[in-house]
Amino acid sequence: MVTTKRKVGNLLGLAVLSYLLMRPMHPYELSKALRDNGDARSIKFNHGSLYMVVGQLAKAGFITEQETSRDGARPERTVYALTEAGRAEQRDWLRELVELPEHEYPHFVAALSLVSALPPDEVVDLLNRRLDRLTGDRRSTQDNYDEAVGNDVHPLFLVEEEYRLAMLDAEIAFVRRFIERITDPVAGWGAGLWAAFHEGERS
Amino acid sequence: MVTTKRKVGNLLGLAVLSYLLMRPMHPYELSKALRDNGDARSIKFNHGSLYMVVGQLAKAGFITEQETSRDGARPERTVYALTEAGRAEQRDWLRELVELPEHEYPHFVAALSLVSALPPDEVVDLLNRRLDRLTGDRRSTQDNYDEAVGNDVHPLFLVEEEYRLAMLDAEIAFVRRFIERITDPVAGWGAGLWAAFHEGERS
DNA sequence: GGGGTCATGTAATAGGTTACATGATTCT
DNA sequence: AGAATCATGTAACCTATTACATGACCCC
Repeated sequence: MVTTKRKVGNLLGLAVLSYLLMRPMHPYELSKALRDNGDARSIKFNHGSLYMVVGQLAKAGFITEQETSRDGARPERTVYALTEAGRAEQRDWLRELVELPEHEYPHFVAALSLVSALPPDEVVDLLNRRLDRLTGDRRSTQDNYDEAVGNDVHPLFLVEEEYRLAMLDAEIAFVRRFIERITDPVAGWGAGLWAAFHEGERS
Repeated sequence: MVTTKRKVGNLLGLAVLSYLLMRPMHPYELSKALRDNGDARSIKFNHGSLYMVVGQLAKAGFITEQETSRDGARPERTVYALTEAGRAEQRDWLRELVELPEHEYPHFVAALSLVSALPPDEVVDLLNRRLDRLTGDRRSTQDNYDEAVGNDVHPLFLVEEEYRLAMLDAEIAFVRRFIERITDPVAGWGAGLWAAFHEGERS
């Protein structure tokens, strides 16, 4: 079970399986549910991709076309239901996701790995602007969270927002510290070789 | 400059532009450089993708085929050089990356948003296993870092590893706290509705 | 001199995103 | 009645990953 490549890899697929656990649905219903429950903030969602993923899941035997109903004159809707294999796949997949950390490639890591290509004083400016954005994001995430709690949503269903907050706090602290280490007047990296290398380059 | 969709989106492209800043190179050389400098840990690297990206950069006018040399009887190598537009693109792109936080979709966030679909006692097990992996990752990242510092690599070139460490620490703390909140004997989420919902389900 | 693996790339396939289409409902 | 938006999906187009190919060099 250790990362035997899954038939369907897109995490939207896991969300679909998880929702179908409750009851059969048609794709548009899934789409709406995902959007309404705010899962689209946690799993990259895209109208087109949803239909693609549903197709993949069906081909893989995790879901089956259950009926093709027609409500009034609306276009036909194909309702899908979970199969036994689908039920097993969702359990196994979700377990794996909780258990195994994945090596990922956040954009900021890429930025950091190349940051010496910019002159240090400019980097400090950019980091300060980032800090503003980060604190803004943090605030709105927190507001969101508070509002949900106010509406009696159980914190278990908000745990991903708490995680996000924790990560934002950590990044904010890191960026502050990075700025200090560049600008420290006695041992700051910003003077010396790094600056010299970018002599007279600041556009 | 606020996210006017870039002609080339893959971050490998930024790495290529950044390396070509030093001198013209052919793709294989780039490939090797990326691998050797450990940038492949920060930017998703893939032999095939590199050639693709180089093609895209060329089509976009950011780099040009400079010469087609032949060294001994080795296959032909096409050497690429940065254009003025390419130089501008790399500066602008890297700046944007440092300044603007991106909304991303880490796997663990997806897992958390769906975790209530597993029974709480099982979640605790899985989280504990995750904790083991995380501390293992942390240790090896730290070892790596220490070794590089021992080889007199300037910390500026390791700042992305420090970021990774900070994020790992934050995640470790979060997971510990999450476990506590599930298992807390007086107000733990693990008893009550969540458990009841998964009555007799533990496989 | 045969088996790896280094060097160098191209081609086939699968995956994902954007754009297009179309009838129904609702708003003004 | 026309405009916007909901509901529902398909198709075209990019992007990215995997597989295939081939000659040199290196080791035993």
